[in-house]
Amino acid sequence: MPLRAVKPPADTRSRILDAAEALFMQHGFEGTSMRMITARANVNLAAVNYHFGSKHALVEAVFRRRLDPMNAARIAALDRLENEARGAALAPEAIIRAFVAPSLRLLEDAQGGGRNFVRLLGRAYTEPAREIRHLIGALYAPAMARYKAAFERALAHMPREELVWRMHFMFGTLAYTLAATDTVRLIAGCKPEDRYNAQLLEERLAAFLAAGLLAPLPRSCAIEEAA
Amino acid sequence: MPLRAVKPPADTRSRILDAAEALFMQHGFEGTSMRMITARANVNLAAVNYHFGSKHALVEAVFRRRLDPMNAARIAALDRLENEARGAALAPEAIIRAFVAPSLRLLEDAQGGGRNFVRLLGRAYTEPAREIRHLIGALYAPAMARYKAAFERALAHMPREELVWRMHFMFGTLAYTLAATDTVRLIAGCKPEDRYNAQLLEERLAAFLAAGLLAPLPRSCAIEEAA
DNA sequence: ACCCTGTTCAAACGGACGTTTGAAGGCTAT
DNA sequence: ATAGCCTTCAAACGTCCGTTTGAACAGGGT
Repeated sequence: MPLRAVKPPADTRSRILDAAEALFMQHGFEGTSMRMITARANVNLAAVNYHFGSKHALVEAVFRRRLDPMNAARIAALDRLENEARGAALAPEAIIRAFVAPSLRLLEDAQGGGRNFVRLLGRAYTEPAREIRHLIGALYAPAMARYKAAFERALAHMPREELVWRMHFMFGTLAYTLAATDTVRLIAGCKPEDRYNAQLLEERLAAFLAAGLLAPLPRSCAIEEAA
Repeated sequence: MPLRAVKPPADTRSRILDAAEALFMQHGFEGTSMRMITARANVNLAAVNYHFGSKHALVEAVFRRRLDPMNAARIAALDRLENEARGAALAPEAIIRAFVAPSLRLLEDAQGGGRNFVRLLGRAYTEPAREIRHLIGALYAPAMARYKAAFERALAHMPREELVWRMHFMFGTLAYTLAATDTVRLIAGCKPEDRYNAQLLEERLAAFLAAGLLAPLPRSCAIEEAA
């Protein structure tokens, strides 16, 4: 039975990925050095460049490892919804839940890296480094296109430009909710850390986002700009 | 008329602040070196440490310069609302607009640093560096307390915990809207850069946030966690 | 004329960074 | 055994970092 030799203690590559994920979340990309990563992963300093080629390629691998399955789950969920609907328009809130759920599911895995990752991800949308934003954008693009189309079909009456902005708002709310660790505590006053309840959070988010998405249109494009 | 000697070309301190603001926004805090800052500001490398003491103190000064007036404006706007209402409860949307407007106003100043700053600010909420998040939190605390109280009064029927989360969501939407430069373009497909129309953006944000804030409560705290 | 205070300057400090190198191990297949 | 490949390792590479230093320069008050 030599087959189970697949995972000795944990293969060097994934030990590096785990360590990098945790440290990126804690100190950011520029704030995390190769020496910190390799020390935490208990591997030699040169191992990162050997296995990944460069620090930047490691960053990319950290994102791909979890983001690709996550977006695949989003697309699968949308497929399922559309199949069940048999051509009928989808309920906006159902689309929202399909998009939000995969990221919240990662929040639940607690001590596993998923929780770290999802917070890291929430922060990545606003990264200063152009390369990283581009990477994130590229990884999101396919799922984003699908969801944009779904919303357009579900909200045929809404002006496209307004819809784009509302998707932007929804995206921001989600990203920020995932990334921010302190702010709820800041607003709430104290609230120690009862573990995130992902199910309840999904209810709250879905209610908030669905209402925002369906809000009455503002007195619109009329040029009232001239001060 | 020797009085106008007040601004020679621009005092060293504020040249540094301007350069740092622009570069922090472009490359982040860790990604911006003192040498980049002083080169752009056309001052000697040692000038930052002479005038501010350290790089971290410079970061703090960059934030304080604009954030203190901005939060003061928020509090003043709330004061005005409450005076006008003479004790009656405020409309939630009016509170939202009072909070949102001061940051959007900075978006309008275009080539001036305000636009840079507000995007920098949107990113700062999710900074990895603990010190910076604490700084931001401290600078926001007074305004935040006032607005929390105002929302509690305006929405007396809403459970406090739900309100805290909805404030969190609103805050995230605003922060993200300010910070994100590409995402709208990503969703929209192309949309080149017609200049941000801050007034229209305020309408859109206010409509979205007010609807989210007033959304029907989700089937609430019932423990449906056990999967 | 003098010193004093505030500011600018070129140069250097030690340390941390990402990456590269070449040798040493550990395997399996021959 | 031997050859080959994949992986690990300690050490060093050159570069850039934030900060410090001590001298030079300015201007006004006495």
